Amino acid sequence: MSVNTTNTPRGEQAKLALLEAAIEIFGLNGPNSATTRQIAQRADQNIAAIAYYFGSKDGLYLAVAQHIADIIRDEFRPVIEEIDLFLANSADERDESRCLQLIELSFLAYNELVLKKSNINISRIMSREQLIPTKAYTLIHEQALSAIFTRQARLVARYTGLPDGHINTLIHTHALMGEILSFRLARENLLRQTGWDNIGPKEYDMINDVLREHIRLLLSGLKQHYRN
Amino acid sequence: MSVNTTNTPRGEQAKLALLEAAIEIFGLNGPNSATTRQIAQRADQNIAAIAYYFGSKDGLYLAVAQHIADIIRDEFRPVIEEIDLFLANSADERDESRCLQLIELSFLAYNELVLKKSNINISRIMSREQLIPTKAYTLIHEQALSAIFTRQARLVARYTGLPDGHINTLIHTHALMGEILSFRLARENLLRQTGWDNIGPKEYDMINDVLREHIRLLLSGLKQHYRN
DNA sequence: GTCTATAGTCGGATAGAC
DNA sequence: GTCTATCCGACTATAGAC
Repeated sequence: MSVNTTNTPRGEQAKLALLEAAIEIFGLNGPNSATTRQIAQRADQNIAAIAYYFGSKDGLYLAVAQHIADIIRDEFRPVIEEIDLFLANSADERDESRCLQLIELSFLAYNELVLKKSNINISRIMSREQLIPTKAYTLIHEQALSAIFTRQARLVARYTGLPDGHINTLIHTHALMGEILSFRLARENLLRQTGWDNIGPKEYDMINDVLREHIRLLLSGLKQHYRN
Repeated sequence: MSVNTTNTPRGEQAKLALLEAAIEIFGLNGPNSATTRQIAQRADQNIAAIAYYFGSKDGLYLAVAQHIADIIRDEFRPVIEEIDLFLANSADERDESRCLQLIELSFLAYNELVLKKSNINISRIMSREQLIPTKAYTLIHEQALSAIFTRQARLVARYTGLPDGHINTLIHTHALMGEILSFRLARENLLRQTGWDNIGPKEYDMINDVLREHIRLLLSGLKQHYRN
C-alpha cells in the first residue's frame, strides 16, 4: 500500500473527508459490500482520490482502522493514566473505594464510547471485526483495546482478590464487560423487548444505572468470595 | 418471492444442501457480499437452482432466517415448557431454588447455542442482524428469541422481586444476558487477551463456571436489594 | 426439474488529460 | 494534485435447451 503523504491543506482535507465517509459506509456495509463509489460520493471527492491517497480500497479500510484506534486511544488516555497512577502508587489495601471507582469509570467510559450516537459506525466496524477478524482488528486491538482491557483486569484482580494475570480473572473481567457491550451488540434485541425505538439520553441513563448496580454487586460478591 | 414447494426427494435434498451452504456463506460474508455462485458451489448445486427453489438470493436469505428460527425454537422448546410449567403452577414463594435453576438453565443453554462450533455461522448471521437489522431479524426475533427472553425476564422478576414486565427488569435481564453473549460477540477480544487460539471444551467449561458464578452473585444481590 | 449460456449491471482500478 | 473516461472482471437473474 503506497499512501500519499502530502500535507497541502486541500489534500489533508480531502483525506479526512474520505476517512469520515469511509467510517460511515464501512459501518453500514462491511468491507466487502461497501463500494468506493459510495464513499467518494459521500465525501464529495473523486473516486480516483481513494487510490491516490490510500492506494486502494483495502488501504482505505486499514486507514479507517488506524483512525478508529487513534480516536479510542485519545478518548481513554486520561483514564488509563489515572489507572496507572493508582496501580503504581497504591500497594496497600486501603484504596478499595478508589479502585472500585476506577473500574466503574473505565467500564462506563466504554459504554459511552460504544453507545454515543456519533460513534455508531465505529462500533459497527469493531463488532464486525470481532465476528470475522481482519488485519484491522489486530491494529485496533494492539493499539487501543488491549491497553484498556489489561488494566481493567488488573483493577478487578486488585479489588476482588482474584489472582492478577490469571486466566480466570480475565474471564471474569470479560464477562463483566459483556454487560456493557450487550447494549450495543444486542441493541436490536433490547429495542424489541423494551419497545424503545432508540437509545436516547433517558434510556442511556437507565442503562447506566443498571450497569453501575451490576458492577458493584458483582465485584463485591467476588471480593467476599476470593478475599477470604 | 415464489418458493417452489416440490417434495421430490431430490428436490428436498437440493433445497437443504443450499440452505446449509447458505448459512455458511452468509455467515462468513453477510447478505450483500455473499455470492450465489459461492453458495451454489459449496452446496454442489447449479446456480440456477437458487432462483428455482427460493426465487432469488434475497428469498434464500429469508429462508435461512426461517431455518435458524426453527433450529432455535426446537432447541429451546423443552426449556420453555419447563419454565411455563413453573410460572403457571408456583405462585408461592417456596420455589426459589427451582427458579434460580431455570434461569441458569436457560442462560447457559443460550451460551451453548451460540458457542457450539457447529452454530458459529448461525450466530454470525444473528449478530450481523443486530448491527444492521433486516426483515430476517424480525423473523428470528418474533419466532424464536422473543419467547426466550420474555420468559427469562419473568423468571428474573420472580426471583429478585423486581417488578414483572417493568422496563428496568428487562434491562437487568438484558445486561445479564450480555455476559453470555460477550463470549461469542467479543470472542476475538477474549482470544487475544487470554492467548487462546480457540474456545474448546476446556475453555468452554471455564467460561461456564464463571457465568454460573456471575448469575448467582448478581441475582442474589438483586434479590437482597429488591425483596426488602 | 435441471442445467448452460448469456444478458445486463456494477464493482475496483488505472491511463492519461488538464 | 485532481479529474474523466474506460477497462475488465464478477455479480444476479433469466431465457431457453434438454
